[in-house]
Amino acid sequence: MRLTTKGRYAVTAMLDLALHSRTNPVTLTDIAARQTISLSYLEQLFARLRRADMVKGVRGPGGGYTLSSDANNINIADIIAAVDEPIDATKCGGEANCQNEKACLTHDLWMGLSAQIRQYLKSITLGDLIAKQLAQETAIVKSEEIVNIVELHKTNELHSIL
Amino acid sequence: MRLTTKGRYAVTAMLDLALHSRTNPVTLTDIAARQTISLSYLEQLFARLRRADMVKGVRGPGGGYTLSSDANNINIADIIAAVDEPIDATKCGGEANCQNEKACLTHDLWMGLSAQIRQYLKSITLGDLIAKQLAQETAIVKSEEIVNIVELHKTNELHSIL
DNA sequence: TAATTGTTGACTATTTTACTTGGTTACGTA
DNA sequence: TACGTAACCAAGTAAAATAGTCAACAATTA
Repeated sequence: MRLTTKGRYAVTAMLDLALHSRTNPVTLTDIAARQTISLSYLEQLFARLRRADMVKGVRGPGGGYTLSSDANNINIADIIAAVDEPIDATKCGGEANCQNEKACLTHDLWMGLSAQIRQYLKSITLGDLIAKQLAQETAIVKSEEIVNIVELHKTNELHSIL
Repeated sequence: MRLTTKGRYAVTAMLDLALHSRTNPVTLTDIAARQTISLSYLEQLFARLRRADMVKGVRGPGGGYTLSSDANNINIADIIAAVDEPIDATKCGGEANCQNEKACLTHDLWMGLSAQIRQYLKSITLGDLIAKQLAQETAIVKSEEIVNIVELHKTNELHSIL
């Protein structure tokens, strides 16, 4: 999991799409204008999002893009993963052929950390962000997910990281 | 908070330093060799770490670098923050002068997310990683910190994100 | 004094990011 | 059927970040 501005562009565009494609498809031209992102750059991002089957393209007049599934089923982690290159698996890419244990230690640290952050971003959906947008007030905290994360903290995940 | 390979280099180097500077300073040449990182690149990273007062340089023969404080007081978030450029605060950099609310929504999302991840990385210290290295077995889970994170999840933080 | 190591600055190469240009293809509508 | 619209696609480019090189200088120890 890598966190850069590229991923933020994608999340912003997807949120814009989720907010405006309730009835009709939304054109990239519209999104580009609203979010001040270059149209062609958006095209490249959406090519990846389409290959990841997160959006559907509709050609011709009245066309544009729609979400492939419900906003509540699209999480932030998947959006970022779709547009970001996978982070290079360091020198000892899982082959365990590194001479010194320390390199593998930080490798494990980073992989575990990524998994942790990924899990967190996976718990937030576009639907959550829309709810915030529509309600514009204190949001409903999704207690179950948080509890799950905590349990994982206490049992599995942290064991392999720390 | 930005997560790239640069930050990982820094964390790896700092962990190597923490593991080897128990008695004497450690030269960057040694770290470069062990972790297969270019010496001059390490020099640049350590220049920033020194300015952030996280390491101390000792010149001359027998010199090298040592940690400025105890490994238990150096957390991962600070290391990454020291070497990474601060992420550009988007177009509407806190000035709240953006025309459309959506841009600000994702801006808030990203800032909150960064704070969340930062808090998580702040709860892990070099000492924790050393303990793992030395014990090489199931680590002690720092329950208090985790509980704190959870409480923040439930009360303050998520409100502003979701 | 000589060797060692940090410190600094300037410079280069590679990769990623962000954007541009110029097409083609599919589709709806006049 | 012709036309406009918008997705789709393939290059290439500019700027930035990443990663690394080279060379000089400063402090310290033996």
